Amino acid sequence: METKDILNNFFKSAFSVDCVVFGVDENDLKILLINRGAEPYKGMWALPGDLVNPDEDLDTAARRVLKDLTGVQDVYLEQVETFGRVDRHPLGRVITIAYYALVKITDYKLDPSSWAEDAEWHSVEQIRELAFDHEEILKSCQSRLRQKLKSEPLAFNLLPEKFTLTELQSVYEVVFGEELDKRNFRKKIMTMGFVKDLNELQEGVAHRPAKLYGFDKNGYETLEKNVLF
Amino acid sequence: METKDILNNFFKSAFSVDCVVFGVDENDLKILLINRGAEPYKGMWALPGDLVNPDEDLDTAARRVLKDLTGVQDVYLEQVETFGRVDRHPLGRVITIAYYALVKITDYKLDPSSWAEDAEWHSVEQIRELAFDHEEILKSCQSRLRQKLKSEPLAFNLLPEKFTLTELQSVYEVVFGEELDKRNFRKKIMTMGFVKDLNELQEGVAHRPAKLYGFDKNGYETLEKNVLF
DNA sequence: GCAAAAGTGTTAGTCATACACCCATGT
DNA sequence: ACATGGGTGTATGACTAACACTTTTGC
Repeated sequence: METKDILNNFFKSAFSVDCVVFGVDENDLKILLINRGAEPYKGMWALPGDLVNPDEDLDTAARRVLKDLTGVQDVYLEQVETFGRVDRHPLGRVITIAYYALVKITDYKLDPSSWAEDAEWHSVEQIRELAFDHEEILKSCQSRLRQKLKSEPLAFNLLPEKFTLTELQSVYEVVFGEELDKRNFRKKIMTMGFVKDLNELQEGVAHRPAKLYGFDKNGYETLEKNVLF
Repeated sequence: METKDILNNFFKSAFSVDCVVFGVDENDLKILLINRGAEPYKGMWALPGDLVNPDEDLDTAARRVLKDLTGVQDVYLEQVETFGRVDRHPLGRVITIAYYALVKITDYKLDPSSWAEDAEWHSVEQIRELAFDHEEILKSCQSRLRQKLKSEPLAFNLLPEKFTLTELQSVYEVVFGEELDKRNFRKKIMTMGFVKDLNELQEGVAHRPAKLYGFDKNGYETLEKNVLF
């Protein structure tokens, strides 16, 4: 669709969704960015996003964007904040509803065909300038993720089905940006009861293999909210 | 403006803001509702809200709504969530950005001329049916208020400039919906350091007068976030 | 003097923190 | 045998929770 058509179809006012897709890779918090192929902000990195269709719910639009622009499906998705500065979009009045998604980066990292060609993982640490007000959106989503991770066991959405406790710890460290004590971390996780020992071991590592754990949904249901980390 | 004009001017799509205005009155959490004078949902109670003008920021629109519909000004205001179900508005596609505001109910309660005539305080407990999806919006805002009050000293926005510790405690009890221990509450408040003793006493009460306290901004700035209650 | 709310400390239990060494595997 | 990360327990201090009586005022 041409810019002019977009203007005719959607403006005076329109709304879009933008998604911050988080993945944890080793010791890095990363997000998916799209290299913009069209004006405005052509050539700059931007969050995956699109205008919401008139007959489309907001969450549905966010999932469509994820699927179409990044190939990401069936992920944890949460609405965060709506950005509506009058001048935030150079072509007219567009407010945007920001979402963040949590993906198992291992599912996507090794198979480039699984997502759109111009989507790329970037370390949050190293991101400097983004299109529109997307830096602000990123900050907001990052802050919300931190907050949520303190009160709900979302870390599983960032890990493969089977994971080691060290990997789990690393998720928390990367998101909070601080190191945690290994023994204390394990004690805490064990008392919370939302991981289960799978009685399996890592294979092919050049050191003592770690036990593998899975997410225990039952343990989760019975959790007291709001006091994990 | 006639409904037909609204349709022509704003639709295909439009966005509105809706405000949950909280006040604490004795032992009740209340909000301001407007009795709708026009279709749709004529005669039902609704949150104060309005369409956002094309040249208006979202927060600005929310403050305008507060001022025009309820007379409320200079209050704490926070964006919460955006509701966008395709069929949420009977006249077309309208998404709404929900805000909550905290007001000192004593400033407004006793002077009916200070707010719009069809605005009325209702106990949250007793609210049954609201226009549109406003019940859902209320739930969301209430939950956000609870969460925020646990990590930031917002209670002052619900109290007069000078307040007693019992009044402060009552704010927390009303918002959390549970009773708190008086001695433990006072200990906690005192260690947090965001109230200051004004060296004044209550007057005209039929019992031992309580000391009056005020909000100490300096104490607040230096507070560690995220672990108050 | 009675009613009503204000104000005040101690104790026991739980939770958070700090910290160092041996173990199992691959090369 | 060595390098690498896996796995484990204890002691101390901090915080939380439970609990009851005396004080000051108005009537």
